[in-house]
Amino acid sequence: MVTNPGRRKRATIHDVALEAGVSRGTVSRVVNDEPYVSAEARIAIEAAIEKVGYVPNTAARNLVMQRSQAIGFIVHEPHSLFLEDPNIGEILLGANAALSLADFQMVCLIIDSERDTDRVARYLSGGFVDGVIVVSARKNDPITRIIEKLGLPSTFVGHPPDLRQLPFVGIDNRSSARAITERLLATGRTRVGMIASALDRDSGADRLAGFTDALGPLFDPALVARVPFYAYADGVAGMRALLAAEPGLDGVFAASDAVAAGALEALREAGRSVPGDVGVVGFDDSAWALRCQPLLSTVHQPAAGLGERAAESVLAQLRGEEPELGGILLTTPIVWRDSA
Amino acid sequence: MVTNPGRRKRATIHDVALEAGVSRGTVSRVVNDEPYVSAEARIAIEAAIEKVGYVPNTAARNLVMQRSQAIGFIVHEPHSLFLEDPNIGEILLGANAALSLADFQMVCLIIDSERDTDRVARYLSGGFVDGVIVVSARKNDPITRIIEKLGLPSTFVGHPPDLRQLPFVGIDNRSSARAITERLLATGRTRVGMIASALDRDSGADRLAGFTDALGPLFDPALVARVPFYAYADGVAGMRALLAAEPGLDGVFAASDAVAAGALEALREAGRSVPGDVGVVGFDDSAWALRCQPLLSTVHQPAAGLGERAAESVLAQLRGEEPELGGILLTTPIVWRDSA
DNA sequence: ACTTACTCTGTGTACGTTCACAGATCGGCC
DNA sequence: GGCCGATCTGTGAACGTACACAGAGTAAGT
Repeated sequence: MVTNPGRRKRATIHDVALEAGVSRGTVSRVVNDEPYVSAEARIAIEAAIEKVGYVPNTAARNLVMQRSQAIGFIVHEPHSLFLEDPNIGEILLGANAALSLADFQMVCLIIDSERDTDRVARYLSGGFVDGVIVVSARKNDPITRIIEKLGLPSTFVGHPPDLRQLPFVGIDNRSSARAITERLLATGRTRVGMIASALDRDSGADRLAGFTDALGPLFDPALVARVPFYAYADGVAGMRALLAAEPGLDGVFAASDAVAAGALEALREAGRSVPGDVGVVGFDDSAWALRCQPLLSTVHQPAAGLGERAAESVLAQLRGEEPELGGILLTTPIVWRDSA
Repeated sequence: MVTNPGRRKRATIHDVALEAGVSRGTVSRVVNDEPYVSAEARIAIEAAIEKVGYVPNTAARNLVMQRSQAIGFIVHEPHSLFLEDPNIGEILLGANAALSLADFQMVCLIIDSERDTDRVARYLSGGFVDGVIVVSARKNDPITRIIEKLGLPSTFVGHPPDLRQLPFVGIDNRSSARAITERLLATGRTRVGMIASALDRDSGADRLAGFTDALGPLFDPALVARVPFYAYADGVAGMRALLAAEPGLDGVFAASDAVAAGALEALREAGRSVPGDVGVVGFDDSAWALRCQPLLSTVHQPAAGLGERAAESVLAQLRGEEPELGGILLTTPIVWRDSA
């Protein structure tokens, strides 16, 4: 073998058959746990497998079976995701756990450039995976088009791209935001504001809508600070703006934990105590929440659960089941700590 | 096809040949960009490929070529890694970039349980990948054994497991620690201590050794606080211990950025100003470094570079080149900010 | 005219597996 | 004894590709 000088040739099913003194068919039956094999043949074959160190060749098996027993996990724009969003790791683990249980192999594909897009497209078309889980697809994503064209079973984590009818798993940002705001109001706060991030994304807009729902007639647009991103710096800026608009503020809902952390910094700077003067709540239950002083009350994102459900959804499609039309929304428990 | 009801049958090289009115061989030559194809045949075949929507079947190609054009990226203990270590994402991206350039597909394999180990082992044995990059292998890792047994080209990121002679890519913790300590001393500090973490790991022990190197005759064992982990809480505890041992301390080298962040908290608590009273430096240049107040001076871990070099090392082995015996050590620039 | 080289094309075989089918053996039952 | 079903085994396809080889055609050099 010229291409791989150091690799010794692998044992095939034929070698096992020869060693055990039976035919390929019988060996295949033993390997795949099928009935109609005599006890003595089974024992001889198992011994032969052990002796020659036989491992089935997956390429050959895939070729004839027309499946790969693997599911792709596609991550787009990893720079921002890996650095900002600790959830991606959890989603990945959740998906891996569910696939593992079904004896499927997860294959994690990173798209980081134009070049990657083409290669991943080829990879998907090449029959390497039986289905895909897509995290953070963009609008007009060529990968999305290819998945549709191939008819590849797929489930998206987060909101579905464009307006296509593709199965997805997500959380209900709106009712979660409403719930934590109501919980904050229940502590007796009367002037509650929000630092609203990323209003150009579904998640950001929905969190603001939930906040509005919770306040009802009490809602005051002057108590909403609009900031571009979910980041720490946005929290600092947003909080300063809110304090300037309403010094008597006694509660704040921050659109993310990082934003909440920034808000805490601005409050400290302004000499307000938390939760004494102002109650603060966040969203995500990320690492930030435990890094804050005081510990943050927040909405828990069931990241592992999202991955798990996405995996199950793909597997269900593989079994021929129809995916839920409206997508799957997971519940988001409130984690009440010290900041409110 | 019973297993995949919705999938329409894929076009094969045969369909293309029929459509273009040539033979399989000629189509194969066009697909693989080989010479000795007439212009008209090439045009007809390209049109036919477009028309029938042909994509090469990777399983079939792998079977006959005895390779997969894919490299595995194995991550062990992802829980701790994804949560504690932001570097893993960078390493992944660096490796992906290098593999992408060589037109290899990266396949990311997560090992999260016993079950995963077995499945990944089967996956590797199944010829799905031509080589592997291993991040954070443990001692006596069954995966390591399997890699050795298969003779699979591999490169480890970080220190090599056990005492085996396997290629690896890492950083020189010792000289990096020495360099940043010397830089701290150069600011005129005279009583410099260290919070030393994870002395049971190579990285932790080496960082302490580098610190000792830098101080030379000035080294005072009383100014080393030993803490178990690289975490924030360890930094708080370590700093308190150091201040108790030597109130006149004017510089600290923390074994990681998280530890440094904890140290800053303890210093604030004790009423010391940074960098006025005490200069603080960390290690890693992780997200912590920019989250600290003041911004942390630290050692930059070239995480993307580690991934890149690991990928290149595996590709070199695939070309039949001998791997460097002592492993590859990358340089670690010092990032000087405000904390010292 | 005859070799020689080069260009282009089609065919057969191999890769390692699964599956359908055809036999073979055996026991029980009418 | 003949028939049937159950159990067990071997054989020949097929999956879709790459590669070696043979052969045809063309052009140039001797």
